[in-house]
Amino acid sequence: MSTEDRKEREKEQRSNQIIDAAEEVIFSKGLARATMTDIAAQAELSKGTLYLYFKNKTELYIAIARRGSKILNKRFAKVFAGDFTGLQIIRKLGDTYLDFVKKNPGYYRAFMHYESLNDVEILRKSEVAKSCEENRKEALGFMVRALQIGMQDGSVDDSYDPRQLAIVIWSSTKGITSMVYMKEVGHHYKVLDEMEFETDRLFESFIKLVGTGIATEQARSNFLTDGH
Amino acid sequence: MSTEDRKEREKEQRSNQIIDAAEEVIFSKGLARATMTDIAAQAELSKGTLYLYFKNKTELYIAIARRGSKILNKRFAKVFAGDFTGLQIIRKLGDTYLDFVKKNPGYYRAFMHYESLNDVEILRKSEVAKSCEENRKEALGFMVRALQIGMQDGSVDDSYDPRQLAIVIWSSTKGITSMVYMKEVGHHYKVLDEMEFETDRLFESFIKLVGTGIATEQARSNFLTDGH
DNA sequence: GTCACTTTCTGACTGACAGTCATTTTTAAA
DNA sequence: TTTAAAAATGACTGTCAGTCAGAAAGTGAC
Repeated sequence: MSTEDRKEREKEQRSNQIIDAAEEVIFSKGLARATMTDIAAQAELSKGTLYLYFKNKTELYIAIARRGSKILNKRFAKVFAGDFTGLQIIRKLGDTYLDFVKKNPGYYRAFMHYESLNDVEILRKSEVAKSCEENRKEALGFMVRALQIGMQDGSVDDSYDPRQLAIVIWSSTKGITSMVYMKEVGHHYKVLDEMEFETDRLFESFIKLVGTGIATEQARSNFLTDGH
Repeated sequence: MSTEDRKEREKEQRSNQIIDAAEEVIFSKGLARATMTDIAAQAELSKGTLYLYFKNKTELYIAIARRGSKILNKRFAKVFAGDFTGLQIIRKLGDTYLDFVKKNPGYYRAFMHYESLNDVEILRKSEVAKSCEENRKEALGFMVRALQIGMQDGSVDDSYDPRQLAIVIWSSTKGITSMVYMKEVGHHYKVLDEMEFETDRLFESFIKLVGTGIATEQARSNFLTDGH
């Protein structure tokens, strides 16, 4: 049925049109100040229509997060195209993430908000949340893959469990990135004002730290047995 | 004036009574579902009174975060009492933080919310936010101090800038901790369900990673110049 | 072209809640 | 007891997310 196909496509378009409008409004005013009526006006639709495509405001915001994570994952995927060692890939994944956050603070804020949601039941029912979750899984998968490559080519210490290490690196990268984000957007975290550092150098230190930590020659890592 | 002193004390008490009630309600229902009327009822006061002590709901929640950070800082301070190397102190600071988050998820959620606030102007005016900020600064100060001790006693590589390294370690610790938090509270981050890891072991890996990264013998850290 | 039926869209309406403020109650000192 | 200041109250207001009965547009058969 060609008509049905077209309708399907049109639905998709409407949905995207609404997400476009929501980004426009939410990225500029912030989630709290952005009203559904604002978004409807921006999308040149009525408020009721928004609710035909998204169950509620939160789900619409999750749709934005999903879009962001899709874009990010595409960039991650590109990193694997080049001819690099695992360790180099890990570095490039970090660079990519950091660059994404700096250039797309709106998406980053959507990520943070998504992660802070805790009404698990509501999220379980949401299709949008489900596919957003898929993207997050994929992102972590990239990290695991990079580590496995690194362990094979000898650039990464293989005494770690790659999946566990992936989570460690991924989450600490997120910690750093969140700090960089705060510094970049002029967040209220005062410590950052006083410490006059460049965010790039901060990230550089982090990379050095992680790199030293996971690089081969595990002899290095025996200090812990004394220390604890 | 003895009367004035007493009044001062009573004000302080009321304020604490309200924060107690707010914790009770918000920790059990979550911020969004907790209404100011709920909190007032729990505090056995009227809604209006809440607004005599806190400008708005957000400021009340920040007061909770402040209380949490005060408790946490006290624990951090205790770590320095023992006779440990800098590297050991860093480890213990991490342990302390992790333990705090596990046992006080409500405070941790308040921290996260506080950090996600972005209306800088409103925060600048808030006394509560200001003192909360002081606590955060103090927390980072502990990390800086631990690193300096480590660099002096030779347990930490002194080729890093201690303040920059403090931010790196502090923020990556926060990243890890946030992951542990999600795992512990049954967050919706599906990847975590599938990866059957124990949060303690995750943290162990992180400590190993950081420890290896910052421990002395900087020869280890030269890999980057090749890798990038 | 028109009819009958379905899908999509609309915006006035509802309920819930944060925050206000005129009024009442309590306290303190004369 | 009086009076003035301080503290507390809760009915009220404005805003906004989310709903729903009905209007409009689209579809396909004849």
